[in-house]
Amino acid sequence: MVSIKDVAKHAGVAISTVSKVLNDYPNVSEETKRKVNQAVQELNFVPNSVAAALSSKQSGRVALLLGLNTKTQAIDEIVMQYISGAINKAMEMGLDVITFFFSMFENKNVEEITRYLKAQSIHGIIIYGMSKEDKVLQKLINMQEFKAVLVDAPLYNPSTSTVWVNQEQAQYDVAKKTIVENKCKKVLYIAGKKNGYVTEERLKGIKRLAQDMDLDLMIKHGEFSELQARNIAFRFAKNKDVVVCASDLMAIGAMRALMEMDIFRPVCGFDGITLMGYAGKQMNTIRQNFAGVSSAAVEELHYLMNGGEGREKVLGYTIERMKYMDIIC
Amino acid sequence: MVSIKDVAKHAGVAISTVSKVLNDYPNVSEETKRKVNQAVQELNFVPNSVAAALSSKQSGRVALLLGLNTKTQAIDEIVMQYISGAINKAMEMGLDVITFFFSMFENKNVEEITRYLKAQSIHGIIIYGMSKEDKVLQKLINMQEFKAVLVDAPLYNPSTSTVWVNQEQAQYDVAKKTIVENKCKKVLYIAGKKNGYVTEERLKGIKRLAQDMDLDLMIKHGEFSELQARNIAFRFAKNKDVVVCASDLMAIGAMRALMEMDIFRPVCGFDGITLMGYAGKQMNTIRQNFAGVSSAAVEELHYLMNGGEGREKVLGYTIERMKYMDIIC
DNA sequence: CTGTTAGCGCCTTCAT
DNA sequence: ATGAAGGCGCTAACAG
Repeated sequence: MVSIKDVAKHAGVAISTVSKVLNDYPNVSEETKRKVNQAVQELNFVPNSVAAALSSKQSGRVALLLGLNTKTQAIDEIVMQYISGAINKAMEMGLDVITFFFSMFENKNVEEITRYLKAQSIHGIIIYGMSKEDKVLQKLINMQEFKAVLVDAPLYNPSTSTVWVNQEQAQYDVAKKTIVENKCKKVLYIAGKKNGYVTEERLKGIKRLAQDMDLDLMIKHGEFSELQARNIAFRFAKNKDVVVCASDLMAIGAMRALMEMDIFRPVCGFDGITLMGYAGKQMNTIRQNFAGVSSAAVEELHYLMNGGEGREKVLGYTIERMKYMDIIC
Repeated sequence: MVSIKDVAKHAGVAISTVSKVLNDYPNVSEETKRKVNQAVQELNFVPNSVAAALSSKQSGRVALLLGLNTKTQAIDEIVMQYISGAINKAMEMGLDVITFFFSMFENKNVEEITRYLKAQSIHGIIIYGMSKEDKVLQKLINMQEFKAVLVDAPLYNPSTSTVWVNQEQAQYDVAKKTIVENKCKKVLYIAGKKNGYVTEERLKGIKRLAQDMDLDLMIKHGEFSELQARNIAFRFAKNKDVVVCASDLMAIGAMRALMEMDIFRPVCGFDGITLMGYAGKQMNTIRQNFAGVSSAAVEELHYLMNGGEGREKVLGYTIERMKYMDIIC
C-alpha cells in the first residue's frame, strides 16, 4: 500500500509537506505543490482515511441515524432515497458515512451513544425521522458533542442545523388546490403520528387553510397507517366532502374505504411516492425530493464541521397530480 | 476520551494486557481478566475501532456494495431489508459497515476500487445484486484481495462465499403448486433480466418443471419490469392457461394486463414483497427472508475474515399464498 | 503469564 | 516555506 511516506520520498519533500498540500494548508509554494500532486498522481496515492481520522480530531466521518419505520414498503422508498442521496453526496465530498438505525440505540442512554459514536471517530451526524418522543436523541442534540443536521425536525442550535421542506405551506397548498378544484367545505383531515414534528407542521397548514377558507374541519390521527386511515374514512368520510391525508399511504387507505362504501370523495395525499401509481385514483399530492433533501443535509453538515453555525434550511416542493390509473380497478 | 491506557492504569496492568483480554487472546489469567473487565466497566471504556483498524491488518471494517436498481418501490423494500439485516447483524458482531452503491464505482477500474477500499481499511465486502455483466466486480472477486460474500450470485473461491436461497428449486415449487392447483398445461413464463444469475437459476427451475410435468412452456424476458411483463402478457397470455413470473412486480404487471383483457389466468410471483397486497388478486409467491439472507451473509463474512474458506450457503424459503384483496378492484 | 517496544498512516506544533 | 518529531489509540511481536 502506497503511503504518504512514499509520496514524500517520490516528490523529494518531507511527509509533513505532503500532508499540507493534501489538506490545502497555506504556506506551501506552488512549485512544491506541483511536485507533490504529480507524485500523488504517479503513485496512485489514496490517503488512508482511517489514519487521518485517528490522527486529526476533525475528520470526515459521518453517521446516518435512521429512525424511520421500516415496515411499510411506501416508507422504504423514502428511506432508500434518503440513504442513497446522503451516501452519494458524502462520497462526492470525501466523507465516510456509517449508517445506523434508531433501534440499535434503543436501550442506550445519551452517554453510551456519545461514547460509541466517539469511539468510531464520528464527528457529524444526520438524523432522519426524529419525533418529539425521542428524548435521548434530543439530549444528544442539546449536548452539542457532535455537529448535527436534523432532517424534518425543527430543532437547531450553534452546532445543529435543520433541513426540511416547508411542511406547513405544502399541506396548505395541496389541500387548497384539491378543495378549490372540487368546491368542498367539509373536510376530513387524517393526520399523521401524534408528536411527530412533521405531523404538527402539516396540521398547522390545514388549520390555517380552514381558517382562511372558512372550512368545517374534522381532524383524526391516522398514525401514518393505511389501515387506520381506512377505518377513519369508513367512520367519518360519509358526511364530509373531501378527505385530506398527511401521507400518500393513508390516502390509499382512505380511498379504499371510499370505494368499498361506493361513494366518491376527492382525496389528497402527501409525499409523492411511487406507490401512488397503484392507488387506482387520481389525486393531488406533494412531491418531495428526498434524495435532494438528504444531499442538502450532507452539505449542511459539512458546513457545520468546518466551523459554520447551526441554522434552518428550507427546501422546495411541488404539487403533483397523480395520473389516473384505472387499469387495476 | 477514555483510552486503553486509562484502563491499563486503572487495572494496574500493561496496555498490551488490556488489549489481550479485549481481543480474547489466550494466555491471560482469569484474575487479570477480571481486573481488566472491571476497569473497563468502571471507566465505561469503548475501544476506538478506528485506531484498531489502523493498527491491525485484520480489522472489522466491512463494505456493503449495493447493485440494485433503486428505481422501483418494490425493490426498495428488498434493498432496505438487505441493508438493515446486514447492519443490525454487523453491529451485533462488532463490525463497522460502510455502504456503497455500484453507481459510485461506475467509471473506476478494479485497481482504483481496490485502492479506495484499502484506503478505508476495509477487509471484507458483501455484494448484492451482481450480474454477469459486472465484469469489474467479478475481477475484484477473482483477485481475492478482500474477503467477500456474494448474495444471490453463484461465485466462490477460497476467499469468497456465496449466500443464497435455492432459486431453482423455489421457482420449481411455486410454479408447480400453481399449475397443479389449476390443472394447467400451457405456461407463459416471464423471466427476469438476461444475464442475471438469479434469472438463470429460476429459468432452470421452470424448465425442469416443464420437463417433469410435460408442460408446454413459452419463455419471455420481462427484465423485472412491471411494464414489460404487462406487455408480454398482453401479447401472449391469451392462449396460455397460466402465467408464471420471476418476480412479484412482473406478476402485478401481468395481472393488470389480464384484467384489462378481461380474461382470467392464474398468475404466480416470486419474492413476497409487501406490494403484493396491492395487487388485487390472489396468487402464489415465494417469500424470501431478505434480512435473514443478509444477516447470514455477515456471519459468513465474519467466518471468512477469521480464516474460513469460501463456500456456498443455501438458505430456505417458503411458498406463500397472498390473500385476496378485492378491496381495490 | 505479563510488560516493553515498535509501529499502523497521518496530522500538527515547533524549530529551522 | 520546509522539515523533524511527537503523538492519535491500538495491535503484535518479542522479551522476560
